[in-house]
Amino acid sequence: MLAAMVSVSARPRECSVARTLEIVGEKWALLAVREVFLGNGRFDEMVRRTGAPRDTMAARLRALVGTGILERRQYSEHPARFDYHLTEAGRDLYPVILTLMRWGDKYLAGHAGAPLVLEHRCGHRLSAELVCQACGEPVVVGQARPVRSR
Amino acid sequence: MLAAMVSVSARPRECSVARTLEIVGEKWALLAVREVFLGNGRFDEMVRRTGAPRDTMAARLRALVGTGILERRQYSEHPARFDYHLTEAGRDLYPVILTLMRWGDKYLAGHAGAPLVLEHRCGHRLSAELVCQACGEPVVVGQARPVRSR
DNA sequence: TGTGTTAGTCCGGAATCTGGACTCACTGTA
DNA sequence: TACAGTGAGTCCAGATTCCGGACTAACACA
Repeated sequence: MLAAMVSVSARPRECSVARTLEIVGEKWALLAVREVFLGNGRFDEMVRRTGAPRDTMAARLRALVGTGILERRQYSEHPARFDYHLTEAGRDLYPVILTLMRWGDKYLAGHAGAPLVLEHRCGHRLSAELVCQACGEPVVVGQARPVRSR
Repeated sequence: MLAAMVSVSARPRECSVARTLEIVGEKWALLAVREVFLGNGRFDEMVRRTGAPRDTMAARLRALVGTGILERRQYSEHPARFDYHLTEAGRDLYPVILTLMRWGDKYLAGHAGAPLVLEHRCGHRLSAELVCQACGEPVVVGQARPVRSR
């Protein structure tokens, strides 16, 4: 009888972070996407450069294709061979990858420095920063508050 | 004998994305961090709002404290009670969370719209965008290329 | 014929995740 | 004094996932 009242705030939050992680949060998924960003869309190459078990990589690629993040394309007819490409949804994961990379560069790189440096087309070393699209100010914790929450 | 030559490019890439995911990529880790961002630093509340098993949440919190992302603080003496706070490294995960959220808002929200809307202090709805710190231009795939890679 | 390449599959053991019951030390209420 | 919470966990056994390595199929090249 009181279940409804008791369970107020007792159920998990509906949340875009949680939903996104359900799709790309499994082990190796984002590293597969990273490889495609770096231009390696072939199965064997992805296995080699990520270190994932072939089995797991195969499962991830199936899932990423299924959710519309990657696209599987045939690049050779006669030995039938396939590789993977980013869809628009996949390309939109770029910011996720870059922010993860930035955090790692800052906290885990050690004396050797960042393992991979990107150069922006403006000629400078790419250091990606999150800004508010409206005012252009960098987004800092505590300067944004929830308005509506379901 | 040829092992060294054969293994050229055969080993996993050194990569800040991979390193970061080793720390925050386990299931529930980023959702625990999300809760702290939203102001819920207590164990029971985190379990309720994320849906994680208590056991797993306990393990994640231990790990996040261990890697310096969260800090465990006593907030009550007599029934000894603890809650969790972000360290600087933890606060620096804000961009990661926001980009994941943005992707979910765009691709997984459906007709109901974003489950959580944030308002930036400038008064506008927060829509966070990644820009190049040097030139201020939005970062788009294909406009950055690797310079150095170990 | 024999070696190499590439995109996978198959397998059994190991590691992780899961829900649910339980604990311990209180507090606040009847 | 008894008795129902509250809050931060722990314990457990079963389910799920991950793991490395061997294997396959269909070619190309020498």
